[in-house]
Amino acid sequence: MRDIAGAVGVRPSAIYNHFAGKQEILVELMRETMEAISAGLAEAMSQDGPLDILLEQFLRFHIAFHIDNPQVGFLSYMELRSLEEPGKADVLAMRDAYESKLRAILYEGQKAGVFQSDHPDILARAILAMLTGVTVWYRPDGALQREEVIDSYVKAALRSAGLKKE
Amino acid sequence: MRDIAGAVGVRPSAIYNHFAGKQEILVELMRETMEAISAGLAEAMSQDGPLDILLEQFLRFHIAFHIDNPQVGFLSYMELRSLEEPGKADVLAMRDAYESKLRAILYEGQKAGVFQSDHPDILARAILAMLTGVTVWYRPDGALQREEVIDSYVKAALRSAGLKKE
DNA sequence: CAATCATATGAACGAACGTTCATTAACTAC
DNA sequence: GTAGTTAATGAACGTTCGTTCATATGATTG
Repeated sequence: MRDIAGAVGVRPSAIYNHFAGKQEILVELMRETMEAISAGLAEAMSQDGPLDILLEQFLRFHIAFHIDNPQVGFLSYMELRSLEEPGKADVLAMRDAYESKLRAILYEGQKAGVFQSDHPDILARAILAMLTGVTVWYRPDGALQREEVIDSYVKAALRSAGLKKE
Repeated sequence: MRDIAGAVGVRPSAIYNHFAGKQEILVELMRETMEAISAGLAEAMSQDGPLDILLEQFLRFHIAFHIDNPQVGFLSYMELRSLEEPGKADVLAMRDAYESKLRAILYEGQKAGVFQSDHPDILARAILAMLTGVTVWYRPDGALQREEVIDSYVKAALRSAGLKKE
């Protein structure tokens, strides 16, 4: 709390005029993050279209979001164990809703024979972990260009779904 | 420290007869983990062989290790930021040595035309994140069998490397 | 047997933590 | 201009944390 106050340029006690406590800050931060990523996804994806296009849109958005918001992305994935009830259930539900979009695409794609995977559920988690993992090493001032990193990850993820590329 | 002491059935002060402090415990734990995973890998992989076989051996070992040692696996990946010098450099070097094995396979495979990936370095990180991510959801008493989880991840990772399966 | 060593203990320490609260200052509304 | 709301402050609180240390106990060694 003292660090947060310092970063905002305020004394620790002032925080309690805006938040009930530390947990509420974390919950609100993660809720807003989940809302942002869900809204971003809705905007990035066309409503219908070929499943391979939909998949690529999802993947491209997800990795771009995590490249551009590494802190919150990392936080949402790793700091879930610090979340307490109430609030934890909400955030988990939002994350599940988000991930279910990917699961649905993979499931449909498998049924249509466009993708191949024995377990779409596992594949969804595997792909998400793969993409989200970019936050642990990517730095904007690093050697690799943002776009080539995104492309590499999207390609790898598409291949992992067994996409038959033309 | 009090938790650790309690788990071992000892008072906190007794710990300091064996370790200089909290940091030393963490460093030693991670060092031993890295030694175990490196030794395990060496045992699991044949010295030579077709690159696709080597890759599969690496992948199968890595995911199996993390399924069977979820705590340390998760720790080694997520708690690196809590590591301080001295010791951090050592652990990082050991992890890099481990990961370089995968990088080497991917690089050779790309040169030989067995795999396809624009950036073997990125792909290595992507695959490792994907496999290591199993620790955040897999539970032995869950619905999914250990073996089918391993197989699914290995297949997905092999496909992500663009392996031309016969 | 005496001396040394290894290990465990309870008490205590200073620091850091999240939080509370009375007080003060600034802006808003009537 | 006065009353009421909003937000910031410093001081203090009770905990928890990692750590220290004098002391006790048991095993090992000469």
